[in-house]
Amino acid sequence: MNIENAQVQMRKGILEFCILHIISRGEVYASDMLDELTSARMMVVEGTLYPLLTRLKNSGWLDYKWVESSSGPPRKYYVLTEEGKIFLDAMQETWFELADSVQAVIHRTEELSKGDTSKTS
Amino acid sequence: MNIENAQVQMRKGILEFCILHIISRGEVYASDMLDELTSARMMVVEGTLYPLLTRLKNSGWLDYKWVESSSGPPRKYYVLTEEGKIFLDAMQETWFELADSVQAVIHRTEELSKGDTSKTS
DNA sequence: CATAGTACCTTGCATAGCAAAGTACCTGTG
DNA sequence: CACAGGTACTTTGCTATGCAAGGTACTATG
Repeated sequence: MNIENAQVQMRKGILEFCILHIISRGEVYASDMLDELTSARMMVVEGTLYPLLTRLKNSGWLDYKWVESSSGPPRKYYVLTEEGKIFLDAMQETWFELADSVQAVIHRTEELSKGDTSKTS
Repeated sequence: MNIENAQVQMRKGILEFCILHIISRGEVYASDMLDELTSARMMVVEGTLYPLLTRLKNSGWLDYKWVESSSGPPRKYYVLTEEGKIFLDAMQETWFELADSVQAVIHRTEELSKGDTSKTS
């Protein structure tokens, strides 16, 4: 395992939450999501995104409709279902809790490194 | 897939970072880590922790020594290697970037839901 | 028809969380 | 010594999922 791989691992799981957020704003198709995620430095690729959208659809959190494009093949525009909105809320709460938990761990490390010199063996 | 499963997914990857943080404070053994992570609501179990510690050890970021216990079998006390400290720094930077990225996505959703009523179909 | 561009989908592999079962060490009791 | 109970570390087998790579399909242009 290397550092890059570990950094990728860290992003896993968060991705699903971000995608739901983007879809919650209104109808979007895959390329829209890729653009937004890329500009937020989340680095996603098609091979990740499409299976993920299919999973979310099969779980009942997304729905989509085909819309013809003026330049190219038709696109799948996704929207959140009512269940999906509930799910997104739960995910957002989990995110804030997780961020809190991590912050608590970081904070505790900083606290201990101030007063405690026992680890300078 | 259900909500609980998705919440678990979100925690993945972050765990490794938190464990490195805890070890960075000084010598600890597995039960210490489980206590701290549980109190930070990270919900880890042995079947996750031990293989993870072994991976980190094999990657050269941790080292350990056996210490005899006054009550029970000997314990593996882990410490960060020099490489591990560099790795932890990189992970911490990734964490802050990731938190920023997620915050940006959340923020953008909030912005768009203020001025844009097109999604109230 | 051929080519190029766009968009969606699938296959196969590697990683990693986790439940559950297993191994090993220490102490106390009889 | 035998046995039971507690603690700690390890392994197996299953499953989920990210992702590289390759595939399918539609449209426009000449």
